[in-house]
Amino acid sequence: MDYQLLADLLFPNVTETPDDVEAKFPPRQLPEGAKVTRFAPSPTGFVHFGGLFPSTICERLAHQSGGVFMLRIEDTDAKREVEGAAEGLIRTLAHYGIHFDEGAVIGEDGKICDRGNYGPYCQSQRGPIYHVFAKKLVSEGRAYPVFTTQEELDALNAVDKKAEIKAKDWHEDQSAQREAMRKAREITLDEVKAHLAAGDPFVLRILADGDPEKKTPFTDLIKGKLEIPENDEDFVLLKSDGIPTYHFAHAVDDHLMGTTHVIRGEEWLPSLAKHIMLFRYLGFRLPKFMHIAQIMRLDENGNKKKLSKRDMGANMDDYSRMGYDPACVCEYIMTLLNSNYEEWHAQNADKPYTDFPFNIKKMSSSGCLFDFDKLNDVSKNIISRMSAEEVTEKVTAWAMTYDPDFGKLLAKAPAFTESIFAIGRGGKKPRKDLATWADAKPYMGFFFDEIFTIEDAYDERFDKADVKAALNGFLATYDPADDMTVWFDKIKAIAREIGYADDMKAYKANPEAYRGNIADVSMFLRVALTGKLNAPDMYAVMQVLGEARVRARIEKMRDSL
RNA sequence: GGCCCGUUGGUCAAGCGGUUAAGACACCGCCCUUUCACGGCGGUAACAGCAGUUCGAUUCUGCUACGGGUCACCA
Repeated sequence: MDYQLLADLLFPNVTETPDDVEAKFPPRQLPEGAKVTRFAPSPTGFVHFGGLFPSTICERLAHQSGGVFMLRIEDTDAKREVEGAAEGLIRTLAHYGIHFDEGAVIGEDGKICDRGNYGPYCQSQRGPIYHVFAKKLVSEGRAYPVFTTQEELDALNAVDKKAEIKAKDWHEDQSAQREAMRKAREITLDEVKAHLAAGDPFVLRILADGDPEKKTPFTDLIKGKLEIPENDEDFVLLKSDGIPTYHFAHAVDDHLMGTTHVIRGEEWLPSLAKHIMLFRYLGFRLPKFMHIAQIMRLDENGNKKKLSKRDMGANMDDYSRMGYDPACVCEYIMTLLNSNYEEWHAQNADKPYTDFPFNIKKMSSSGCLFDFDKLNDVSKNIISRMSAEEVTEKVTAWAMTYDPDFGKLLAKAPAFTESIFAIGRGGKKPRKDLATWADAKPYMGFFFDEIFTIEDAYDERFDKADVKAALNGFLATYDPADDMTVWFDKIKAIAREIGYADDMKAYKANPEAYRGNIADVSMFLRVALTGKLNAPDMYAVMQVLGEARVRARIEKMRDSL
């Protein structure tokens, strides 16, 4: 077989040589130790947690080492592509602080375009480049065309299915598909010419020379030492539309773009043998690999499953809707990424997570379960350290899109809103009421007359006359100018007047001697003012509410009894 | 089923041949407290199993079990 002739037959329009292409992608001039990484999603939908996770690692590793972080769009499967997905991906990633040095970006016109010297960064636009290397492989006898159509393939599949040959038997060499594949290798030049003359489409398959009985030692930066069985599968390099498969595009692109570290999910481990073979055939130096463990979820049987789209907590856009601040999500990701992050953060509370010395060695090799409890805890801590001004701004912004009526209420009175969020904020032991912006409304919505309602009722064991007397007593002595001590002394006095204990210790020592206690009196006021049994510090609440609202709410409650 | 990866409390995890096997979240109790939230103190709870190497295995090796992944002209 004259491979050069075959190559010319298959790729008549390819005139460039691999060297010509290489010349356009010169080695990068970067400082020692700089890492070049890339996030390479296929534009088939939204960003999900399982995608944000590795992209954070790529970003950290590149930027921490003074390297380059790229975005490559793997749009090689037109069938699965979703309109506008790439743009959405970029926006969502940016929302989570993932910014790229080069790659696909959103241009002024809102469309995807390139930034950087190693593009194009959308694989669909790199066709000619792949073909140069495909031609090279053919000319060296390491790849061959297969003219079997999809229909014929489906038919073979049906034959196997009928013969009950399952995937497990596939390697037993009994299947019709396997048989056909073996024959396809023996195609002659004349047959190729005939097919080409007839305009038949073909796929390009690699001619695998591996022996799966032989293992190649391989070191993965996360998994450690591995044994990879050699690849013996003639996998597809170019699909019949001339577009490369992931495997081929990965090898060509990561080599040309100068990727030093390939970071991807561990579901790629089984095809690593193919990639090693491709890099060898192509004469490319193998980059370093990090196969990271998948984020898991619990299925209905209590088993761990890979967190995939559709799962609760998968779609990053859902986090926005739920009101999670991106900073909190990033922080949570850091705690999952590096187990020593929390310790570092405790000592460097005011520093951004980008200051943390991220370390590959501290990464777990097994998949972890997504934990909302932990996310919420991380969120509460972060939000508790924000200023009232920042919280006001963020809650308002969130509500404007997800709860517009409430948002408008907040936007109408920003100073009032800020004074609400200032309650219990600042200081050494700040309140931790909010894990999400959506938590704000149930927490402090009662401040607004427009949505204030009485949610909790008084316990029936209390005499309505007592409640009424307490409320009236308060109204009679209330002075918003009182400091907290004077204010509380007045409430104590009211308690005494209606026969309630004004001192909890005395009450606990002898509960039968009283009809109630100071806590009960406080509760009478609290329900009248906030509509709830639980609320932030009542003195602060009254200060923020202002005298008019305080009196109006208490009077209204009194009159309703 | 073949191949590959993994397995320390409910969850995330320290540990890298000798430890009372950290810490965080969750849960429970107590304290603080006019409620809640915060904070403080304390508690329940783990090395998947079996062999082997070793004076000694959570740590090294092998097997088993369990879990995960993968086996496309998808990535």
